[in-house]
Order: sequence, then C-alpha cells, then structure tokens
Amino acid sequence: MSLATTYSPTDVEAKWYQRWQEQGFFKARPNPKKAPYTVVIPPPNVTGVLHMGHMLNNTIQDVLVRRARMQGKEACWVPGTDHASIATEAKVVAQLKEQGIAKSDLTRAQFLAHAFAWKEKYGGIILEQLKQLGASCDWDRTRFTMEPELTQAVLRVFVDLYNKGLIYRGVRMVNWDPEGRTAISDEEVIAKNVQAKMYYLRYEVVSSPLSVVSDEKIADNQQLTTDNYITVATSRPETIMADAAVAVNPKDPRYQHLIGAKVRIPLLGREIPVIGDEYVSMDFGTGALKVTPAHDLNDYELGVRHHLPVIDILADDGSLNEKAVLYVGQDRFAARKQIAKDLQEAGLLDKIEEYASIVQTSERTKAVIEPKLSLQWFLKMEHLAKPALEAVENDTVRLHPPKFKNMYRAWMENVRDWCISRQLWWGQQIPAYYLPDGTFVVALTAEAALTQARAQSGKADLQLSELRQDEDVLDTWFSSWLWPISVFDGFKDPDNADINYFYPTNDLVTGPDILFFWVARMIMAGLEYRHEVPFRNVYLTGIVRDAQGRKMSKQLGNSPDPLELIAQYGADGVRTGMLFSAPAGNDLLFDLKLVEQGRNFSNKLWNAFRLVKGWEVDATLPFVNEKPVAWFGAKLQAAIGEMDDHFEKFRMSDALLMVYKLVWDDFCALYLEMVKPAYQHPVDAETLGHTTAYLETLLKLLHPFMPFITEELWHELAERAERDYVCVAPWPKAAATANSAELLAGMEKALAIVAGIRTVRNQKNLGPNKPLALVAKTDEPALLTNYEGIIRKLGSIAEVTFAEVGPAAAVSFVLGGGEFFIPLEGNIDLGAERTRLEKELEYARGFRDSVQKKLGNEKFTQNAKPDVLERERQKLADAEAKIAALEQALRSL
RNA sequence: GGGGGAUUAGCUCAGCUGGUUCAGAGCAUCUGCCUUACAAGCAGAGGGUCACUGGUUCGAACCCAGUAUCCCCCACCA
Repeated sequence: MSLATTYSPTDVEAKWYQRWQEQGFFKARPNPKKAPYTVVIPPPNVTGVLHMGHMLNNTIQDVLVRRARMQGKEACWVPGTDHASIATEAKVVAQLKEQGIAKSDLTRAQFLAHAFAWKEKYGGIILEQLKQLGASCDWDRTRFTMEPELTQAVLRVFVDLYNKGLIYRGVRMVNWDPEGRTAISDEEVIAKNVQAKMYYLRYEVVSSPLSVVSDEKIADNQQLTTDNYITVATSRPETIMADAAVAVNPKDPRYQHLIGAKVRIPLLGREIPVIGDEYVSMDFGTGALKVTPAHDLNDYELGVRHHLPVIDILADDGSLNEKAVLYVGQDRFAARKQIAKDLQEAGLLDKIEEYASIVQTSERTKAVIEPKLSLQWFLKMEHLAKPALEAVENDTVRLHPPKFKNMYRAWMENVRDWCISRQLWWGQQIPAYYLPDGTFVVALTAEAALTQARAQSGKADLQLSELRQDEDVLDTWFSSWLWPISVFDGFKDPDNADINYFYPTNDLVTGPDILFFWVARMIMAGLEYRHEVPFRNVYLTGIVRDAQGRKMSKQLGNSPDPLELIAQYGADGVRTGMLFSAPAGNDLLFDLKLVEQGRNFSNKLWNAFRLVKGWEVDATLPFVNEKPVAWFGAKLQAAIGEMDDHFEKFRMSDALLMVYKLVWDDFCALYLEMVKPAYQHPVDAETLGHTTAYLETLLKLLHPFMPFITEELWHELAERAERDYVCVAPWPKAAATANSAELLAGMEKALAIVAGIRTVRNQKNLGPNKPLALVAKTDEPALLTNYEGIIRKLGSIAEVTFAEVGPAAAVSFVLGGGEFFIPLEGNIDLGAERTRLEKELEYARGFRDSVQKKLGNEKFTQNAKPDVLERERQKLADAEAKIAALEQALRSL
C-alpha cells in the first residue's frame, strides 16, 4: 500500500474547506422543517489578526455549530467584524503620524477616508484566518458593525431611546482618556495598583474665623496646624491650581476652629476657604483635604454642596491649560515633578511619603484617566438592566460556568448610566442636530431633523445648512450590543424571515472580560427590542496563558503565531490541542505538547484507517469476530451517550477526551487488535463491514473537533455520493443494546486476564510475541471459553488449559476468585513469588475486614440504601473469593 | 474595603444529589520493546494521610465552622 505512515494535513485541509464552501454546507436559510441553531460570532476588531484567544473561542463555536449541523439543525454561524472605534482610530492616528500627518490637520472627511482605506487593506484578514481554522461560518452573512445597514440600526436605536427619554445629554464627571482624547465608559476604566507618592503641602492661613480658638487646641496640634498654616496631603500636587477649598471634618478638634478661615494656595497665592464636611476622614492623611472640584468626583460633589467654583486646569491631552496660571502647557506628570521641586524650594512641602495607591487607566490606551466634567450623552440603565438581570437570575439565559452569575448580578445591581458619546471620528456620528438658537433635535436623517427643527423653532425657513450635527460618535459597544438582532436586519425589518427564524440565537461563546461590555448589554437590547433574550447559553472561555501561567503577550514573546501552528500541526491538531486543556471558565495553559498530542491523535486515526483500508476481503471466510464486534458496539453506544451528556453541559474538553480514549484505547488498542487478521491474511466480509461502520461512526463523533481529517477519511474510506460528506452526516444516536452491561463486564474480565499475562511478560522480560501457555483454575470457565480467542490473540497465548492445581514451575496471578498460571521453565523465583502473593493477600484481608466491619455495624445496615448494602455484600463476597484463591496459590507454591 | 471562586498524583484537571472495586483521567516519569497500521508508536509500572483544624454522620474529597494560601470581580478615602 502506498499510503504514507504519517498523516499530512496541509493539502487536505485547504481542499476540504473549499469543497464545503462549494457545496454550500455552511449556508443557512430559514427552514420550517428544521430546528434553528444560531451562533453569532463575537466580532473581532476589523483590523485585528488572529491570536490564541480567537483560536480557542472560535474552535469552541465551530465544535458547537458543526455538531448542531450534524444533528440536523439549521446551523447558522454569523461571522463579522467590529469597527472598534477607539482602537482602530488610535491605529490610524499612529499610522498617519508615521507619515507625518497629524489628525488635527485633517478634516473629518479626510480622516475617515484614511480610516476606510486602512480598513480595506487590513479588514477581513482575520476572517480569512478563521477559515484556515476550519470555522464553518455562513460567509454570505458576514457583517461589519459600521456598514450602512448596521449604522442605520444604531441610529434608529439611538433615536428611539432618546424619544423614550432614556438617552440624555448632560454635564457630568466622566472618565477622560487624555491619550485617546475622548470620554470613555466606566467599564473601559481599569484600576491599577501603583506605588505613588503622597505630598504634604502647607496652605498658609491668611485670616482667622470669628470663632474663638483655645490656645490648648493649637498646642495639641502643633505639628499639623499653627496659626500660620494647615498641612494637606495629596497625591496630585499639580492640581492645587484648581483648588476651590480646603475641607476638614467639622468634628475634628484639630481644625474645627479654622472652618470659615481663608488659606492661601501654595506658590499660587490664591485664597480659598476652609470648609467643614463630614465626608473628610479624620484619620487619613492630615485630616485636611484639598478640594479640586474639576478633577475629582468626590471633590466635585463637595463643591456642589458648598457652592465652590469649578476650575478646570487640564487640556484634553492632559497638559495644563492657561487656567492653571503656573506650568501652563506642561504635561500633568511633568508638572507634578516640577511643582514638587518648586514647593520644596519654597519650603511649602513638609514631606513626601511612599504610598500604595490605585490609578484608573484606560482599557484601550493604558493612559491614566482624568475625571473630567464634560458635556456628554448618556443612556439610562435602570430600566434596561432590570429585565436583563431577571433573565439571568431565572436561567432564561444560562451562564457557563454558573459562577459568573454572581458577577453579573453584582454589576447589574450597581450599574450606572452609560456614557455613550466619544470624541472620535471613526464610528457612528450621533444623530443630534443643533439649531442656531442652541437647542437641538434628534432624528434619523438630516432631512427629518430639519422638519423637526423648523417645528421646534417655529422658523419655517430654517435651512439644512444652518443645522450642525453633533461632532461625537457613539461608543463601539453601542453598535455591538445590537449584534444578534442587527445581523439579521431585525431593526430595519423587524418581522423578516431571518430574524423570526434565527432569533433568539442559541449559544454565545466569549470571554468573561466582556461580560459587562457586551453580553449584559446584548441581553438588555434583546429584551428591549425583541422582548426576548438574544441567546440561551453563554459559554465563557478562559484566558489563554502559556505553560507557566503567564498571559500571552507580544512583549514576552510567548504567544505562538496561530497560522504558524496550523501550518506545522494542522488545524485539527491545533483545535484538539486547545480543547484538551480548556474546561469552561478556567484559564487555559497553552502548551505546545498538547498541540503535539492533537497532531499525534490525527496520526493515530490516520493509521487506523490505513490498517482497515489495507485489508483484503475473502467472502468465503466465516465471521470470526462476533465477540469483539458486539463488545465495541456496546462500548460505542455508551460513549455516545456520555458524549452527548458532556455536550449538553458544555464540557467540551470532556467530550473530546471521551472520544479520544474511545478511538485510541478501545478502538485501536483493543478492538482492532482483536479483529485484525494475521499479516497478509484476508479478513472476513462481516468483520470488515462492522469495522468500517464503526470507523464511520467514530469519524462522525470526531468531526466537530477535527473537521478536516475526518472529512478526508470519510471520502477515502468509501466512494461517496455527490453530497455525502461527514460534515452533514447525521450525528450518531445513542441506542442501548440489549445485553451491553453483560458484554462490557465480560470483556473487562477477559482483558484483565490479558493484562495479567502482559504484566508477567514484562516482569519476566519475555518478548511481546513469545507464545505462552495459560493454565486457569477458575470458577468461571465459561468466560474463559467465550473469550479464549481474544485472550490468545492479545496475550500471545498458544494454549489455554484448565486445571485444579497449577503447574509447579509457573508464575501466577489472581483475579477475582480465579488463579491463572503461566508455566515457565527455569527462571521462577519462588521466594519472590511468595512475597508478592503474601503482600496481595494481606491487602485483600485488610479490605475484607473493613467491609466486614461496615456490614457488622447495625446503624449502617439500618440506614444505608438497599443498593449500597447489596454492593457492600458483593464486595465482601469478592474479597472472600480472592482471599481463598490467594491462599490456594500460596499453598501450591 | 465589599463580593465570589479555588486548594485532589510532578503538571493541568474530573470526581454530577455524602456510600460501586479501600481516590480517577490526560500529560509527564520509570521499565521493556523498531512485535510489518502507527516510535507522532506498543506493552507494563510507580506515584495522592483529597491545604490545615475541628464538627455533623453508621459513613466525608464531597456537608458545616474556623485557619492558611492563591485567583477573579467590584470599589470615589484625598
């Protein structure tokens, strides 16, 4: 035979992916005769490239989708990409910068032209990469969150929510990203622990309040305040120019007397009041707090309570503006260093302490966030969150693993309004139009806006050119949250065949990092716009880490290139490698060894096929493999049932391991070894028929995991009709065979005898093929007779005989109540044999005693369930039999 | 600071409502084999007082309490 001994995936994979596409197997249409099975892809960034996280995520989706397709469902996997507003804009800005172009030099239209050019060049690379992985998406349905149709959906939703009073515009403290120069949502802010410094600054007291101050109090607190100054602790000395007050706790005896006094901002000299507010903790810092309403949320609220002015000294890029008076134009961090130095020199800095602090950073740009008071658009969340929380609480949407339910609840119960406006260009521009009088209207189109504006202003001659559209775009997630609906055009045409059939989708596979960003909001949008959850199950994958548990990163260089891996090990190998170590919700420690294992498994399967394919049939031969065929049939049925169970519970790893062992251990190592004819001998027709059928069933079970090799072997195994592909073959159904328990138990005993023989071979250093004799003293002679062929073949036993007393020169082993002897000439170490048997006997006795004790316990026999009792009795009987056999064996030594 | 999860063989994890063979798998390790499907392989073996302490129970890896360690999420003390 000319088939190579190793399987080579490269050509095979490309070929089959193309054929599947040609056959249109991945295309899904509403089909009333079939149940829908829908998955929408978490759209990757349009300019992204495949990384290991995508590999895992999409492998899992593909396994689910392929299995559903085989189960006869109308499987629809919708692919697409996300415009990733801030990330993509940042990339484009960086690229332009390299070309010497500043974003500020471009008009909006010019910038967008550059951005779209970039998208045309790099967009969609990732989708091509997914094909190499084998992803069985319906590519005709590929969508992009910023394409015209989806933009329409976004605008419709914006207008609708505005009209419902859920979207409002207002000045609020928001998270400002000075790097991206845009506001971001609370979810896009990541708290980072840092080692920071605490600066203790002196604010000179310039006027005393009317209250009488006792000398005593001043003396007590000499260190902190004197008549001359009050010391304030801050981590941000550069913001003193924005100070509006110094706050102390009114109960604080150290400072009470100063409330109402004026102090002078160090260096700057501006006078600010000392105010009293319960908010201030007396035991933190010096107990005196500088209040900077423009640059801290708490300070802002303090300011509102005490009618303090808001002095915003920071420009959008994080540098100090002219309101700062000092350090104008310097970056906030440079200014911090400088002011510390200047304060020191001026003798206004008491001390600097190291201090473990937390800074808020931007998820995208990593820049330190500035709390900034600004005019933004917000979406009220309360109304939307309530039903979305309920849907998860009552398991209408199930999170896998369920531990995420707690996280989800905590977030939902504390959710704040969503800042949806971004000061960017790449995204959906907010459909709000400002009139010359400063008021605005919200409308789907400029024309509609004009009509509204005329009505609102009472000016019938108002022109379109007089309206100015809001400059901001919407948060990317404001389009992503509509994804399960918008990909089926559910906003444009809410009653179309696709949305009615494919929505709600079934399973969503994504990472827990976007549980709030995306998953929670999709549930909200689904309930608001379809009155139905967008999916039933959410499978949350872990993070792909390296074998040492470190996150994969470019800096560490520990992230393999997925395409390189596929080229080297085959997509099937990589897919199985990833799944071998991917229990839901747990981080996955990626190890090349697992991919190797996956590749080796492909090879194992290939060789099993090679063996079967190479058999010559002789139709005149009788069917000699009844037992193995019946046994493997039973094994297969049991495995299918267990696999289905694993799938229902989203235990993909377990399902894979199940079929892995079924193929490798049961089919290859046992079944094929049992039935395979001697070298160059033909096989009987019935054995070949059963074996081929089994192999086909295994290919089906494996197909969701290893789509390529299974398709290849499916076609290599037989001539197939035009559309007979394993990827659309019916998923095997578990059907219990009548006597399967008996078959399995019988074979298990026979195989234990084989294992006993092989152990003797190993211990005595006999080769695997040297023919041996087996002498059995057993109370189950029928078993031995039934399985004699198998024992002979797998144990290389030439002759099986029964005897009441074993031969003297023999090695023996005890199984159940039976004793088995391998007669050997010469090299028997009687002493060693005795020791081994004695050890075994001691062990068996100990076991028997413990069971006996249990059974002798009245409380046990009264309380235990009957089947448990029965099992214990059986255990006792088995132990007794074994002890008897061992004793007998020792006597005959 | 609040909440959640974890701790089982060298590693990664199963162990589903407490009770089948005195705790399982994969990988790794060790021993022996190039036995014509496969050395990307075959056969076999070793390895765990189930984090610790106490409690409930006839019976605990599993339930309860406490301790320790680790991880995750949330969080406006300057």
